[in-house]
Amino acid sequence: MSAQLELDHGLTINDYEALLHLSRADEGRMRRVDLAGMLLLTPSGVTRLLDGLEKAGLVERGSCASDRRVTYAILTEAGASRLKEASGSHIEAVRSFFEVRFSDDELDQLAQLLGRLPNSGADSSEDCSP
Amino acid sequence: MSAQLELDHGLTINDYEALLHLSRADEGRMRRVDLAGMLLLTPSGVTRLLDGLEKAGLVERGSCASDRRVTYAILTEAGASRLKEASGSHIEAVRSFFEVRFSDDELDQLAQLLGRLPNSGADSSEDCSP
DNA sequence: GCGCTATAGTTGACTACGCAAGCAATAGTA
DNA sequence: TACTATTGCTTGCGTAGTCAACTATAGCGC
Repeated sequence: MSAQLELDHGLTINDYEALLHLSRADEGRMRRVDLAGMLLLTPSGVTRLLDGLEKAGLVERGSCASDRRVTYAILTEAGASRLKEASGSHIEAVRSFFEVRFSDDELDQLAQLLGRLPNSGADSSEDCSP
Repeated sequence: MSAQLELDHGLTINDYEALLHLSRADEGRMRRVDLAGMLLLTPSGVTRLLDGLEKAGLVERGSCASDRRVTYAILTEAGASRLKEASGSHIEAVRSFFEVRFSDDELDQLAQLLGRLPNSGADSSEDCSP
């Protein structure tokens, strides 16, 4: 499934998730640390992941006026449209994977149970301005 | 949890699983291909995994009389006792991880649902002799 | 027997991470 | 103000794994 994503759109599953989180974030940008938290990666993992996405032009870096330590990862136009392309088929793949195996009720049960595992929810992430 | 396993016993989660599968196998030995299937690794992954376990003396290699292509991975005495050491605390860790979060009924549900995912069951693996 | 294909396993090159160490910038404290 | 601790990020190095290419053996059809 993630292999399919990569073949069809040249995105690893983490590339995809990174773009997705950025697209949902305020103004399409996130601090690298926060992104690391969402992706369950270490900061160095994020640095390397974004290296690739920057080279591909899907993401660019921006700085934060009020804290010069932070660099933002910002979704570019190209990144947004690449995500859009990929999400159609990916979401469909995920959906059918589950639909084949589970009924709606069972999906609810699963979601409810698995939701109790650690790291299954989103933390609130602070904005840059104080 | 797997970090704990590694800290306490010097075994990665895959080391542990490999020893476990061997301990359950007939005469404590398995063909490398079959082990690859159980661990969801490629054959080369298994080669590298067993390299480490062999160096540590937990596993040794044996050959198959009826098919000279196959090399067995065989659990050594040291491997069996290392597994025994590790399994006590590891099983306890896993148990408590789930007990904290789920009731018995919920665990049954989870097992039933997740059991439908691919690769969640054991294939039958052929023995060497025809 | 002879070729052909499939299977078991290993190896080299590569990737994706983590960890530890380090640099800047910030925040807390005296 | 100066000193220390903390935070955000990057970099060098090590590790676990994949893939593609390879060798060796097995088994088939003829």
